[in-house]
Amino acid sequence: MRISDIIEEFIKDLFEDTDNIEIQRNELAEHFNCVPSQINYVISTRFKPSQGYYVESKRGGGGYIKIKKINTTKSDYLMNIIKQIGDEISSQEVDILISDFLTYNIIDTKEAKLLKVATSDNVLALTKEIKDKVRARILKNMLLNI
Amino acid sequence: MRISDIIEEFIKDLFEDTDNIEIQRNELAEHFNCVPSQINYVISTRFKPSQGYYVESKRGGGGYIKIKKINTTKSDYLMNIIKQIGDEISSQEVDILISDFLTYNIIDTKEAKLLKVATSDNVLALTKEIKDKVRARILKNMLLNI
DNA sequence: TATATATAGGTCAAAGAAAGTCAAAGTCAA
DNA sequence: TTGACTTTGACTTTCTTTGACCTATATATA
Repeated sequence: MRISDIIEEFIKDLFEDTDNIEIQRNELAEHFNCVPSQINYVISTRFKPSQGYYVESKRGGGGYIKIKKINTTKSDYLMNIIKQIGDEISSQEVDILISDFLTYNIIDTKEAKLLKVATSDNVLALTKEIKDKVRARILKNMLLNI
Repeated sequence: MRISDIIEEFIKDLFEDTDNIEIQRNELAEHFNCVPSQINYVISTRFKPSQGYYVESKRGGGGYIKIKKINTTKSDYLMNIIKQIGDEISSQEVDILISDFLTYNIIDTKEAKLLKVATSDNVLALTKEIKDKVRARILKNMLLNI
């Protein structure tokens, strides 16, 4: 089996319970007894954006290579949630959803803040009868655009 | 982790509830067991004006390094707009604002979409009397969180 | 008052630590 | 046996750490 395939598998295993990993190029190369540039080869052929990965690195002392897995099921997941949200939703329910989204990296903290603000009781300041309805519409439509 | 990153974080923590901090170069260096010039390195790479900081220092007895967090033009700009938005705003007016924000790179297209969606007539679907009021509240509060 | 001394911070370049690039050489299946 | 993919390594670029030497300010002393 090719060394590139072994390294690829090794890196993919690191994603077991996270979407963000960090590696040291030289360390990895040493671990697999290959030249450091082999790591670049693996990354550039197996972790391309078109394959759902985002790579970021820094040189110099304490340098690193960070690889982020782009959640492809993200839109599927969101679609399901959107379908499940009925005609009304309370502020508490929104909070729970947002915290779930954050946990599963469906949205980032910035988006979370915007969702929260746009659906909060204080901001809407509407009567009980319509508040939860407006909130549901805002939430679902915002999620559609994330 | 790099010592520079640790020092950067330490300094940023000092800003927790103020925009003006003061440090002693030698004291800090001793605290982190590094040479004093490392502090200069951190300041010159992480606290540049382009990163929103203004630095001022004094040598000699009672010397110091003061770092001031500058309100970026972005938040100043947004603050001004927010102040100008009254109790109500129409959908057309929001459109104009959003396109201005995009022109001046105050927000990105993703944020623009969220703003637009959360304040659109269709999504709010409220009576004429309250629609523009709710829209103004949502818009202002979202802008505060961008 | 003039001078010396102690106390701070500033500068800059060399050394060190990582990662990136690119092309030559090797492998292997069609 | 050729073309696509992989391996290798020399060279490059970027960022960080370190230390020797410099400059400015305050304070004590003659």
